[in-house]
Formats: sequence, structure tokens, C-alpha cells
Amino acid sequence: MIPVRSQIIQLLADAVAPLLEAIEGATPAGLNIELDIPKAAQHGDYATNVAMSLTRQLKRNPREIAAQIIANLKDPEGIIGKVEIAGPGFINIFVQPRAWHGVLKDIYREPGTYGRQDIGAGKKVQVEFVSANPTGPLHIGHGRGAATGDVLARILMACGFQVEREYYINDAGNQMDTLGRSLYYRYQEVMGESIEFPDAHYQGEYMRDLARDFAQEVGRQYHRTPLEEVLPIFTRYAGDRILAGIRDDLNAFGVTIDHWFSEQSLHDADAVRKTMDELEARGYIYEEEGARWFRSTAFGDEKDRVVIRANGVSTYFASDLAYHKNKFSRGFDFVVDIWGADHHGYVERMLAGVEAMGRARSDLKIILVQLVNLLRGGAPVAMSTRSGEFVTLREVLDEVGKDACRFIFLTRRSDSQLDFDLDVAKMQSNDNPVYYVQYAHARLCSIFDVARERGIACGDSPDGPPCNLDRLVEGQELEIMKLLGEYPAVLANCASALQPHFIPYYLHELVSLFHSYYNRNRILGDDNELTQARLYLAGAVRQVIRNALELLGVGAPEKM
RNA sequence: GCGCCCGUAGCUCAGUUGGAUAGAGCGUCGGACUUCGAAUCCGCAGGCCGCAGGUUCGAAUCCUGCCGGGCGUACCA
Repeated sequence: MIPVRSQIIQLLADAVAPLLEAIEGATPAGLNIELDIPKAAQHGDYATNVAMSLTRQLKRNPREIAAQIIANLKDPEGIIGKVEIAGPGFINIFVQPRAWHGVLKDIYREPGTYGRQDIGAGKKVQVEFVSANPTGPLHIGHGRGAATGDVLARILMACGFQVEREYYINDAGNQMDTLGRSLYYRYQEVMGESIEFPDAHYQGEYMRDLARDFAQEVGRQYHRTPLEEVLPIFTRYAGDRILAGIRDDLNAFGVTIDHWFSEQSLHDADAVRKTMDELEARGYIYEEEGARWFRSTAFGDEKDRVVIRANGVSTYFASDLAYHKNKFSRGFDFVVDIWGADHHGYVERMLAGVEAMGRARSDLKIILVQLVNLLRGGAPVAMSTRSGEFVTLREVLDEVGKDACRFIFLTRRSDSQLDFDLDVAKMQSNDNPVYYVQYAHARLCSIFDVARERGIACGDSPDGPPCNLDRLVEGQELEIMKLLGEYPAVLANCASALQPHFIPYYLHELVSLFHSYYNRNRILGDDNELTQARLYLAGAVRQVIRNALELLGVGAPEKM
């Protein structure tokens, strides 16, 4: 049992249950009790609007219901100090200071796993993200998707889901031929040919580098060899090398992919055709104007979509249908797709596809990550893979650093656009929120170093702490304990909203409170009993900072 | 034209399953280091939550319309 918050929710639920049992058709099981933290301290540590939300069912006025709930409230452990009815029917709850000690003990009981919980109950989940075409290096926008997907995966794992990270490789279709041709032409250049590089090919500098490397490996054997004879060789080389580069960049960014899934493998296994057959058997495929269409309008899409063109070639969407069928066949309870927001027009047809395959639409959760506007000194940096004008993720990492980069991405909700100014990110590096948080961690470590030098024993036992926690009576000390107790709820929010940004905001709030407390109070003082109690508190703060940073994939340095 | 996302302090953004007096960072200005890390802290200023209606005990949050920005609207991927 997570201390205080969930204990109070349980007490309230028990108090509400008799009221609901008294009327017919009520469903106490479905009752969701919300416990808010009021903005004003006079409104208590927690407040709930449960009485107001029951007015319709109970057909009584909210204050009356609130009084009834309070009368039913049992509190054998003495967690609640005072309860009040306020305003239109809020129930304000004041927590007994000593109750917060449970939060600290909980943290010390299993430090590294504090915050983890089992709302997922072992459900299998897949998070698919980045999935950039292997035609060039990752850029900053991919980085945002990578950070979001990676951290979402970590959060879901922390919440008891079994998670697999997947990268879908679009290695089929004519873009790969374009890639191979691009390398071919650059290779001929390296051989000394003067050629006119065709439009609509990949003309980034990285292609020249690849061509030089390729020439190193194979020598002159393909010099002036007709393109058609050797294209597959060039395509394969370019694709493999670029994909390896993507893997390296992701690793440098702290992202590890569990499973790389090739689109081509679907074609090789004839999975696209099989999927189309299955959909046809279900009555969702028809022929018109020489093409074959998927009836996505049956599930709310605005128009039907072509899956097999008149020329017999399947579309990308057809592959994606087969891909998602494949995903579900692997036993995932639900799958999360993280897409660039420029694909939002694709959402409805994909959900339609999921339904047509007999799955619930909610089994596919599509998270749209908005575009990143890369700026330098306030001016936009032009980005285009084809033209080769872009700043790579790698360059941003070298310039700004992994921790700052991840933190900036993760501090905004993914569906709002983000201005990322390289100069600002560097210039402000000392005022960057990530350093604010890391500094608190380093400072805490330093305190423990000093304590050790002075020979102060630091209690770290969950049961019957060796220190007297009743000495923690400062307002901020109680606030810190309370906030530490909120951490599991923050994670649960992230998991249900599939949004990581609550964690950075939580961290900032916790760290800010700690810094303020630190400036007002001495942790290591003359009063040994008080010192030990405060160290116990400080250790808990440090632990939660660590756990949260770990989830973000951001380092928790002991010195900086 | 139609569809989706966004519009909150000078700037960048939280808060949007409806809750009490709308928050933070940066920036401006003014304070705090003989004491555990000043990459910190404390304080001041800053708002018709894009506009207008509606729903109700209560709206930044839900509904409708409008304005402004982004993206999409392929038998491309």
C-alpha cells in the first residue's frame, strides 16, 4: 500500500460504499475517487469532490452527502487529522503530520524501485517509435520521437507493463532504389566521372562519405558498370550503413531498440497479400477503377483507401496493415505507435484497419509528436533530407549534450510544437532546467559526503528508523514528504495519458522545494537527533530524484 | 474548401477525464555566501487564459461560431 494518498482514497471509498448500496443500480466498483491537492493550504492537504459528483445518483445536496461520508469515515491508523466540508461540497482533508513518515519508510524499503507499481498487471505492450526511413541520418525531429518513445517505454515498464521497443524499417519501395542510385552516382564521381546528380535524390554530404567508404571497400570494380546490373548492391550497402548509423546515434542518445522490424520481411513472407485476403474475406476490400480499395469508411474514415494500385503494386498503407496485423499476432495487449505529427492524416485509416482486423480501436494508441523547429540564434534552420541541408541528431548531441537534449524534449507535451534554438540551449546551459535538477542531486550527494567525513551515522532503515522523525516539523519538511508521496501518482498519470512531461515538471517542483528548504535550514547541525532526521529526509529526496532521472534517461551526477 | 493540432505573463511552456484566489522557467529590477555546493535562495513587477455566445452550483478546461498559426488532404513513403 502506497502511503497516505492511496490510503485516504481507500478510506473514502469505504465511507462512500454504504451510501451507494442504499440505492438501486449503483455501482460502487466503478466509482473513481479523485483526490486533489488544493492550491490553498487552508483547504487541507487533500480535497475531494466525490460528494458533488454523487449528487445526481443520490439526489441529495452535496454538502449533505459530504456530511454523510465524513460520518462513515473510519481511520484506524490515525492518518487523518481533521476533515472539513467546504464551499459547495468539497471534503477537505488535513493529514496527521506523522502519517507522512510512511512515505519516507516506503522509499527506504525499496529505494531503487520506489514509484514502481503494477497497474499494467504484466500486460504485453509494444512501443514503436522513430522508424525513420533508412535513407539518411536521424535529425532533431527524430530525436524528439526517440526521447518520447523511449521514456514512454520506461514509464510503462515502471507501471507493470511488459514492454518491447520496436523500430519499423521502411526498407521496401522505390525510395530504397533512389537511395541506391544516389550512392551509385556519388560512387561514379569518386571514380572520377563528372556526372549531373539527378533531382529528387539524396544529395546530402553523408552520401559522398558513404561513396568514399564504398570505393575503399570495393575498389573500381563498378566503375561505369550499368546501373541496372548493380543497383541492389548499392542499395543494400547504403541501407545497411545508414541503418547502422541510426543505431549508433540512438545508442548515443540513450535509446536501445529491442526489435528491428523490416518492411521487406513482410513482403518476403507474402504477409501483405495474406492480410489483403483476410480483409477481403471480411468484406472490407473491393475493386474499382482497376485498383483495390480498403473500405475504411466503414469505421469512420472520410474516404476509402487504395491498397493495391491499378498497376498491381501494393501501397505503403497495405504494408502498414500487414505490419499491424503482425504486431497483434505477437500477443501484445495493445500497441503504441509514435508518429511525426505530419502523419496525422493517417491516423483514422490505421485505426480503421485495426478494427477491420477484429481488434478494438483502443488496442492501437497513436501518439503524435509535433515537429521541432530548429533555430540557431533565433533564425530557422532549413531542413530537408533530400537537399541534404539539415542538422543531424548527432550534431545536436555533440553541441548540446544528451541530458539537456532529452530534458528539453521531455519537458513539453509531445503534441505541441517545439522551438529548439541551438544557441539558446548552449548559452543557457547553466540555467537549463536539467542542470537545476542535477545540481540538487549533486548537492545532496555532497551533503552525505560531508556527513560521512564528520562521522554522522545516516539512518537508512525502513523499519523503526534510527532517528526520530517527529523532529521534522518544519512546514517545508512536511511538504517535501507529501510531494515525495505523490511520485507514484505522477508515474501513473504519465502511463495513462501516455505523456512523459509530468515527470520533468514534478522533478522541478520537488527540487525547487528542496533548494528552498536547504537555504533556510541546516541539515547538518549541532542537534544530532535533528540532523539524523533531516538526513533521512534528504536521502529520500535524493532517491526519488535518481529514480525519476533514471526514467527520463538523464544522468544523476554526484559532482558537477 | 474539408480535417487534425495549437492559441495561457515580454519570451518558452505547464495546467484541458469541469472545481475554490490561473502557475513555472527565462528575461527586467532589488536583496542573501566567515557556516552542508550561490549552477542556489528571497522579493517586486508582469494576465479580458485568441474573440463572441452557450451548457451549470462552478469553464483556461465541455459545445457552437469566428479570428490567427502549423500540419495534412496521393493509385508517395
